[in-house]
Amino acid sequence: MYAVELNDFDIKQIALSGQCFRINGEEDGWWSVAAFRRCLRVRQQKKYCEFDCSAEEFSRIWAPYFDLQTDYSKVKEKIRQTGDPYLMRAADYGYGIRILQQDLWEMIVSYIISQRNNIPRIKKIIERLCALFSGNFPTSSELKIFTKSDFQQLGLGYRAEYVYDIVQDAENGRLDMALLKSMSYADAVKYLKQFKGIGDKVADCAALFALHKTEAFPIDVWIRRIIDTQYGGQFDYAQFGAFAGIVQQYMFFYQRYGLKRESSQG
DNA sequence: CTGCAGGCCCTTA
DNA sequence: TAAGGGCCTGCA
Repeated sequence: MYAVELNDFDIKQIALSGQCFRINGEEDGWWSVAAFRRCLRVRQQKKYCEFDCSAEEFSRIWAPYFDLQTDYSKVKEKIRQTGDPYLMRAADYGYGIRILQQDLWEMIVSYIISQRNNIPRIKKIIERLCALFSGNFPTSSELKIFTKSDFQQLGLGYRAEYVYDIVQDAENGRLDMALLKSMSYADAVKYLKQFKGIGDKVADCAALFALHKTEAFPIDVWIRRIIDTQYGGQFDYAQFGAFAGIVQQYMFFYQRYGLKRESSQG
């Protein structure tokens, strides 16, 4: 067990932030984090955090995963300097969000699955997929025996073909993960968008949540809605430079959970 | 029964 | 370059 006090960190907010699909709350108050063919249990009281692993494993694997080397107070300071009341409320609300550094292959496949889909269903599909591999997210090599109909039976619908194709590409080397990791943000996005089923949003999510290109600012329907309603259709995210992706997360999280909508959703 | 959910592809102008 | 229709599937 490794225990530590952390600033700007909230495991529940991270779990709900929508950037990851395999962090789940347990009934006993712990959170289970599935990543890198491991499962970490996390518990938190205020700043006091407990991680069910050794100090060595924590610093080697989980500290980078949770982006603990980044000082998020600087992002919040930058937001305060803009004087933008919406952003200040958003950052205040999602104070404990971090940009995770997740597995690249898993993010590419997960965000292809996510398109035109809702979060509960995305999670169910990924859960079904991982269940076939002892709870681990399968490698491209493990998926190369899958047919399109195998993917369809997991509930991927028309995305089955996209995932099938990219498995083949990962296996034949056309999708080169090591090369991607060496690229700039602009090059990585351009490279990813060659593949069927990967557009602007999916490429940006892979860049932000796996390659840690924190200047990326994925625009989905939620962010689009904020830009339209709060900013008259134009939002200058480039002003935040390498903090843009973090700002995006504050906005998304605040929009989804902070603003109670008067309609059906409770 | 419609409508739609964290897009993307393809076709047209 | 922009706009619009279609798409698997599950759920309200």
